[in-house]
Amino acid sequence: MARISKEEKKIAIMLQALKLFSKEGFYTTTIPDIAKALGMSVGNLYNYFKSKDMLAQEIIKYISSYLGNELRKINETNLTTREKIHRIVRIYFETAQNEPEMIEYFLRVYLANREVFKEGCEGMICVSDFVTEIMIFFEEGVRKGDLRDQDFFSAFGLFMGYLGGMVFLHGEKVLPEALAFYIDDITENIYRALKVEDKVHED
Amino acid sequence: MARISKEEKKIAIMLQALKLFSKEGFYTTTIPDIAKALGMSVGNLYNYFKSKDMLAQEIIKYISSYLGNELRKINETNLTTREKIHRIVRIYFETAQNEPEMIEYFLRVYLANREVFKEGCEGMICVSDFVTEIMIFFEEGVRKGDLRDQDFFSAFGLFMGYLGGMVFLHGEKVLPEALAFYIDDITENIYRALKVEDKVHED
Amino acid sequence: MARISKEEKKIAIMLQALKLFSKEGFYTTTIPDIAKALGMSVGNLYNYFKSKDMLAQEIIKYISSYLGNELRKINETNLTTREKIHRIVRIYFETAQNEPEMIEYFLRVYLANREVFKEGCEGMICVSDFVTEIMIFFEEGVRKGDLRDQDFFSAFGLFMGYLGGMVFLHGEKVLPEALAFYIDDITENIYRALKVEDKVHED
Amino acid sequence: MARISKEEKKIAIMLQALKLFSKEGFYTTTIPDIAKALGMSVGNLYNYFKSKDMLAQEIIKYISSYLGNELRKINETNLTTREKIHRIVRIYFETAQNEPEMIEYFLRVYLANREVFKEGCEGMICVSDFVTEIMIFFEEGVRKGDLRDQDFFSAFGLFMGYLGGMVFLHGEKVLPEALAFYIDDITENIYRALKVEDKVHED
DNA sequence: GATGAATGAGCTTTCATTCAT
DNA sequence: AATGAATGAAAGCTCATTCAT
Repeated sequence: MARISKEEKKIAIMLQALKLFSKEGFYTTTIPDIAKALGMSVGNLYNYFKSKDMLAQEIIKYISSYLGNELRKINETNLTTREKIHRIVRIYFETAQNEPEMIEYFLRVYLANREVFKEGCEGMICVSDFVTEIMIFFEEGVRKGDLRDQDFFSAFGLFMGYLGGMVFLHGEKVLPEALAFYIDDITENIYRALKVEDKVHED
Repeated sequence: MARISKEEKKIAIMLQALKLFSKEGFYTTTIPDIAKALGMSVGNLYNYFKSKDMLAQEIIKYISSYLGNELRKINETNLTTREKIHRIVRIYFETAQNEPEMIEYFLRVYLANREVFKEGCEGMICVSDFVTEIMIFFEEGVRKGDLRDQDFFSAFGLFMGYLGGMVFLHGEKVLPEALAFYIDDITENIYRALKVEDKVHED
Repeated sequence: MARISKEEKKIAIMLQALKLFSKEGFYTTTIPDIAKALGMSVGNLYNYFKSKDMLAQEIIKYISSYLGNELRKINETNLTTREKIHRIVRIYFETAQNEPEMIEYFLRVYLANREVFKEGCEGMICVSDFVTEIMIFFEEGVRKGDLRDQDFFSAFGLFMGYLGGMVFLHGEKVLPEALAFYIDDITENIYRALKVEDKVHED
Repeated sequence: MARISKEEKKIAIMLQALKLFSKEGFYTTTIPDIAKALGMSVGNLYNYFKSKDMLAQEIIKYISSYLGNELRKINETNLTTREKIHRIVRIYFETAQNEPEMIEYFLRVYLANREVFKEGCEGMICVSDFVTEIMIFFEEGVRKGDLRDQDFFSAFGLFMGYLGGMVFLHGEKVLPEALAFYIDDITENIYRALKVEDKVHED
């Protein structure tokens, strides 16, 4: 018997839609597609989400919350800044490898189809859980004297653009190696980019 | 007199479509929208491009060729590697600032709607002009002993992901400053990430 | 109450489309035409048939089944071969007179627009119910010693070509008399053409 | 240099259109298709025929004239009625085998798409050359005492329906043999159907 | 005679959403 | 909660025909 709660069903719908949106694209996935994949009726789906756009918005919030939570765990450790970067890169790539739909959704649905998120996700409010944790990581690195105190967005853009770019290349099957292969190189590159000056001279 | 050639008209169509696709999205821009913006008939548009997808593909080739050409000019100078990075970042951001549709198209149409480019733009063949120049820049930096000889994609992902990420944030109106403001910071970050080890110690 | 079942509605659509296709032609009848004649929406029509071609194919199967059934009744009687021919000619002409759309559809839609039936009605599979009964009639006539044992297609072509030709002339309003007028002549002609040699001399 | 006359060019266009219409269907063949196949421009084609429908009508007249001429030659011989039937069947099947487009056009374009010929080919005026010769053949057969004096259309329908039906089956690749194989059988069937009673008893 | 770019109405098909049951 | 038939606006695309050159 064990009835499924309305909240659980919402999540089940979101996960299925996430899978389809990220794989087939937002506009090329239809509501009937989603309903059929879930074995439920179109009409009933509308009992849970009042439009296709709203469904898309709830999904990005869900992803942001999920990833933010992973980052929070890292932020709460006592690891060095460099090790934290390593962990973040790893968590991001592992997610991209094992549950590619999350990162793909972020890159290909959320970032690309702004009209869908225009009303309801203004600014970064639908991804704030995630951004906040990156911000915390960065500020702590600065406070501990490990990272240069530069403009947050210069650092954030580096971090997320870099990781996003790699996952994109991976999705394009353009990378000759698995994502895991690049973790060390990328950690190194990010760390070098953000860390405080080396004590001695500099070109 | 001075009639417009068929090739010139094709380009005029591409530029208009580029504008609309990048601003409104590929699926939310209709062929009638494009035709109306050009003051021409829907049917005639199909005398120039045999489908909406083909139009989209020709546009990305056009952009890649345009940006590749700008990069080639930089590659052909005698500037130092660091100065070249600075120029590349600047050219990219200037383009994003002055002709934002090109970069937006790249990020939001080409990267996001893979189904549109699946047949005809396999791999990176529709953006090869651009990628090739980045590759040339990188390899020359390595050859001159300025850049570490790491995996090309680790470097490419950093470069393009970073710049793309910043432009995205700019497009989201999330950046507190104009793009130009970040040029120096970003040049610095990229250079630090890619350059060879400092002669002395290093963590 | 007494709701109409989905299957019944499919048939209602087919009958209406049959009427329009046969009267106005396949390409000159539009889906909106059919929907309007049925008082339903265009979109809903596509809930029953997934394309215009599929609709056309289901109609020919329906006709073949209907006519095949009529022929089966004749084949199951104990009438003489000659009487059977008479009945078949009569049933065909009566159908052409009272429900002309069926025969017209056969002649003008199915036989003429092969591209529509190319995929899905290969060979004669969409008209097999009908062809099978003609075959049965012919083979029994041979077995009983009434008809010459000639190539099936020579006989089939005579039968169907003749009847089709007459209905065509009738449709063209070229015949000075009603179809019924010709039943006896035609029966006689067919019978003479197919029956076994007369016992005595021969031209 | 030998310039081509306007009339010759009209015929060249008709022959090419005939080929395409009969093979691809009237509605599925476009004017640009025809122009391209002829290596001429769309606009120029309209200098020869003022509409697609008019082109189609001129073609059927051309075919009717061509076939009528063949029949006239047969009618002018001194052959027996039976031999004439044999010749007519043969000429028809040979045409269907060697220049299938003519017969196919007759069956699939002219007979099927009445709306195209409604205005301009009322009744049988566009095929009168051909029909007239059949009529002459039949009346002479009657006059010579070879054929029963039955309604003309009963005889005409048999003749043309039968031959048309066989060619159709041939076009469908349903016939196990080449058309020539059936000439004798069919001649026999037609002759038996139409000839005067055998002197002695009868069924 | 010849060209082919241009028109624009109209086609088939799709799909988010609603609502009677 | 659940169903899925029904809606209808709108999409991409086609094509007979025209006309300036």
